[in-house]
This record gives sequence, C-alpha cells and structure tokens, in this order.
Amino acid sequence: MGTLTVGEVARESGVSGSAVRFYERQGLIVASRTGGNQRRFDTDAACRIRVARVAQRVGLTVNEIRDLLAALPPDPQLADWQGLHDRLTAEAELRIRDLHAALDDIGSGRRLCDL
Amino acid sequence: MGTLTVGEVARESGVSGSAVRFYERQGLIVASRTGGNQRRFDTDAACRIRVARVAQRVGLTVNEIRDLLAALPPDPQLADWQGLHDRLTAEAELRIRDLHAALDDIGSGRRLCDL
DNA sequence: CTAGGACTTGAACTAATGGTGAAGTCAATG
DNA sequence: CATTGACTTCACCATTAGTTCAAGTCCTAG
Repeated sequence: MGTLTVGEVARESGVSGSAVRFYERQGLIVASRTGGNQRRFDTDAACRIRVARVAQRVGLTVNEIRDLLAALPPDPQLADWQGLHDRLTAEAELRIRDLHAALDDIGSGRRLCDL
Repeated sequence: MGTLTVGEVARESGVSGSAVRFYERQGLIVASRTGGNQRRFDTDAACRIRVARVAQRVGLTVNEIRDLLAALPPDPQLADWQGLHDRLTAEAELRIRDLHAALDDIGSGRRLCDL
C-alpha cells in the first residue's frame, strides 16, 4: 500500500516531480493508483531514486539502472541493498579500469602519432 | 599543403568518410580545397582523429575535443602532442576521482537508505 | 577522352538520453 | 462548494554523434 504522492517522493529524493513520473515510466519505481488515478508510492521509492542518482554518477543509463533495481524485491532487506551496493561498486571500478586503459593508450600515443 | 583525400584519412584513422566530414565541420580537423572543391588533409589529420577517439573514451564530447585540439598548432611538434597527452591524462584522472567520490557515497549508502 | 569510383552539398533522418511543458483533472481545506 | 495546489497524460524539447540521401561534380587510369 503506497502512501506517498509524487510531490512527497520528489521532495524526499531531491528530484523534480516530472522526474519521478519519468522514473516510474521507465520502471525504476512502482506506483499504485488511487481511485482518482493518482500515483501512490511506497516509502522505499525515494530510496530507490537516491540509489539511481548515484548510479547515474557512476555512468549507468536509466535503462541499466532499471535492470539493476529489478533485482531488488519488494520490501527489500538490508542484504538486498547491500547487493545493490556491491554491484554498483563493481560497475564503478570497471569504469575506472576502462579509464586507466585509455590512459595507457594515451601513454603509447607517440606510436599512434609519431612525427 | 594537404594531400590526403577524405577516403584516405578515413582509412588511416579507422572512421567512416561521413565521420571525417563531420569532424571537419566540428573543427576537429582542417582541410584545404582543390580547384574542384574537394577536401585535402595534412598527414596529421588522421592522427588528430585517433587522439579524438581516445578522448571520446575518456568521456569528452566532440565540442570539448575541438577545444582541446584547438591548442594544437599547425605542424605540431613533439612537445605539442605531449601537452595534449598531459591534458587528456588530467581529464581521465579527474573522472577517475569523480568515480571514487561516487564510490564513497555508495559506501555511505546505508545512511541514505536505512531500513 | 571517357568511364566510373570518389568526391561535393545540405537537409533530413536515426537512435538514444533524460527529461519538461501545456492543458486539463483531482482533492483537501476554509 | 469553491479555490488552489497537486496531480494527470502525451507530445514535445534539446543534446549527442553521427548516417543517409539525392543530385550533381571531380579526377585519374586506361
């Protein structure tokens, strides 16, 4: 049973209302509906959005974040959040390795562009 | 005096002909023109494109790469390429630092989302 | 000199990304 | 019961990095 409106989730998560609706369309969060067709969210919605924002900083797209959050059961336990944390950490470290590889290629740039 | 055609630069740099024209429009490379209005490139054009591709892997946009390459004089010397290399390295390291900062925020995620 | 592959332009198109805005509807308060 | 703020949908926007197309022109090998 969701109790939070779009505006409440927006305030709690620090994104705009249109972003909250966008994230629901994209499947990052789930809403139930009132008789008047308004969205109502569970309390973990804001948390999911906060995780999503961090994931965006790591470089994940909204689509990838949807897949990431899909692994999260309804009413997630500590271990579930921990698993997410681990996956995000792995992603960030992967991207760091990619950047280091690019650095190596830059380092060998004299071979690419010797005069 | 440029001597390379679009197709030749494309082959040497490993991008498509339309991409070569795109990069010229964006100011990443410069072309002279034949009497018949065809582009002719200097030999460093392919090199600039290779640098641009690495810069894209680092996460720079084409616009940012244009600015980066704008610092390169015509007929660049080793020190000029070295300067580019240093700037690209700094950019990559900056992005790595951003990722580490994101990792730190993930690490404190229990505070963001505690149950 | 001529055939045909490589080249020219500009605009339209693609496809993903991450939303925003306008016009209209709902709901809770005074 | 009316107002006002929050909500609804769906179309649209802006950016990024090119690709594609048509109709025509150039250039080089034979």
